[in-house]
Amino acid sequence: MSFDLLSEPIRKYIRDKGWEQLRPIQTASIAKILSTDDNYILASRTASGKTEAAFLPILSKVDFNETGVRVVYISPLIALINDQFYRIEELCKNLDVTVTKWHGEANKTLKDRLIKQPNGIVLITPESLEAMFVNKPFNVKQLFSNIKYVVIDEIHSFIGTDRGTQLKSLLSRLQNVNSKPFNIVGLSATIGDYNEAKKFTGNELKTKVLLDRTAKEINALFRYFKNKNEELPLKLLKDLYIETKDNKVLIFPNSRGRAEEVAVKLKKISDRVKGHSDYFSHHSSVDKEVREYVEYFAKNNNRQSFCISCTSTLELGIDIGTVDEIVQIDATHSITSLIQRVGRSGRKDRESSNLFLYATNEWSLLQSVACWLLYKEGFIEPPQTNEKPYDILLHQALSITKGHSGVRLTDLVKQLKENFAFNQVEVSEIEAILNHLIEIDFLEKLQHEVIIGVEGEKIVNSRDFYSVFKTEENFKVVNAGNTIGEIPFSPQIIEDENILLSAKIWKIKFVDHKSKKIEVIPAKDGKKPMFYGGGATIHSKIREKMLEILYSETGYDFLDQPSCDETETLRKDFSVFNVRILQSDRPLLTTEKHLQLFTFTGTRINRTIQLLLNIAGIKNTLDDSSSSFDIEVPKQELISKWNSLIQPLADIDSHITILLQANPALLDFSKWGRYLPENFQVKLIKDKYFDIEYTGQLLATMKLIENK
DNA sequence: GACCTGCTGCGGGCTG
Repeated sequence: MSFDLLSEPIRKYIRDKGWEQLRPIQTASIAKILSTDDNYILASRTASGKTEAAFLPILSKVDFNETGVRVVYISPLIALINDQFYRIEELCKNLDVTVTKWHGEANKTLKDRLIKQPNGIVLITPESLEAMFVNKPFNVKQLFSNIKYVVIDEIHSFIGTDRGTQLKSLLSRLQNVNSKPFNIVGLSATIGDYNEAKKFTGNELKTKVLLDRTAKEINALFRYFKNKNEELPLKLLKDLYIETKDNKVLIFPNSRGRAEEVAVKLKKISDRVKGHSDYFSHHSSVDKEVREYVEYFAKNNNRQSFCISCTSTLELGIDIGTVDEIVQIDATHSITSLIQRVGRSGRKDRESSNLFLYATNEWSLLQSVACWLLYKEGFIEPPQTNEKPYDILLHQALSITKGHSGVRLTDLVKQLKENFAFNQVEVSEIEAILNHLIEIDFLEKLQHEVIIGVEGEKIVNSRDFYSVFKTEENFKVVNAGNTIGEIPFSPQIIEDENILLSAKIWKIKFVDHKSKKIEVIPAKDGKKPMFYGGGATIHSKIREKMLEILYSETGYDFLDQPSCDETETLRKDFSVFNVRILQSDRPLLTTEKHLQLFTFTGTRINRTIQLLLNIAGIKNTLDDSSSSFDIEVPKQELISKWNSLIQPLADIDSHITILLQANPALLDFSKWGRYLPENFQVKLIKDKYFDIEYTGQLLATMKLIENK
């Protein structure tokens, strides 16, 4: 039995806790981690004891009397480190093991103490690890040359992202520092591609997946309130108020502005009918201290009802206590996100989760139903993969050069080539990127060595160097010396305008452009703040499911009457197309002055189709929410050009080059891509912004079905 | 029709 395999202090911990039995994922991981030297991915639903599943066996197995940090825990969030610190410290209470938090807001004295006496467990962020490699490479050696295990929490948040590539590179560099190779354990509730998760260990063959598919019972209820205005309909808000007033609730309205609108308006209704006043908003623009208060309030409040209107800030791992209900307003952009959000409620055993899904337009309703059905089928969208992350390679080249205070060019090429984050990138490509860095003075060549160049110094010595993601510039919002939050500057930010922030209404009194400050006073009425952002990227499988729903006759018991009626209306609208083969048949609506093509495919493919339509001179407008194009040429022209539409795919690089020269903002998704040679920028855009291969496959078989 | 994430080192001034 797994329990007997654990060391005595850990068995005592479990006995003291009074646990009747171990969770399935814990039983499995204890048996495997203690008996093998493999890497593991532990996949099991939210609140199923994954942290313990990793640490119970690791704490039993690792000898903490040896010098050096023995276990490194990596988290995507500071807040999660602070949360896990208490849990891990408690797990260690019968052992003599130091647990140290290491991130930008962690206590420096405790960090210095660890450097003097490296031991125990360190909880760290990827950016703090990066900073140590850049500024204090001797500390990396001092601390991290005797690691036995690395635990990566919420590993799905790294998969398929630039930050994930950076983390892989840092892990690869960490292995080089170690005297013996360490093992890796990754944790997540929502993994769409296990092979991509395995790549984080650098050794896919020696990585096993332990999976507990047990799902929690979820009661889903769909509500439909059609809306054409910018603000949410009052009927929806009233319905939402009644459903949530006597519960502990999280509401996810998909944007920061709308989160504020919901919090303020529900609070107003509650004030009017003398209900509770604990309505909050929680997102990146709300001041950190205010957010922490909201989290604390939710966690330490067992009886009172409350309502938090939030964005993805409350989507990941942070335990905010018991929540009875989750409300999603309009469709999530991914199934992963839906699962994570649902996982926030009913975190105790035997409690089922309640989920309300409100929709305000027909396409959002259809997308929401599609996500729900795919979730029920056990489908999670696979991450977007990028085999050639040239931009992150460029960043890591600068990081390595700075960390070594100069390095032989041949060694730098070798280190990058052997780094498992970049193993698909050719040596000739690495050399071309490095030569370009020398040309633009980011690197300087001294005989056989390279050091950081004049232009590179500015970049490498900046506080912004350690992360691979971009951030917007914000104005601080202050009322009588208290910081309410930070919002990006927009035309709305002028004196005497009213804005919503932190679930309250404010009047702008003074805007200080120099110190980027907005002075506000309380007000009675206002508008939601404006935020800029790119569009969502929807996976093609969700769109395909939407098409399938339209051509199915199945009724769904989770829909309310208006949702049911709207679904039937959509089905009736699409019954004029004789769509038979769902993979390839696509509706083409032709009326006298209008031509509309429904592609029912993912965002990146729609972008690629739009590029091809533009190349062919077919004027069009893309609406990604309905996955459709308004075509502004006569039908005959579209039909005659249709078969040759995919021809430019053979020579797509030159077309993207022209597009990039006309519109440099195309590369805005990449923080470091702007320093790449142009042909590498084009390759990056081709891989990440468009989807050339899938578009080719789809268009080769796509059949346009006109209405009867 | 988007959301989120993190951050060094040094020196000056203040507190206990």
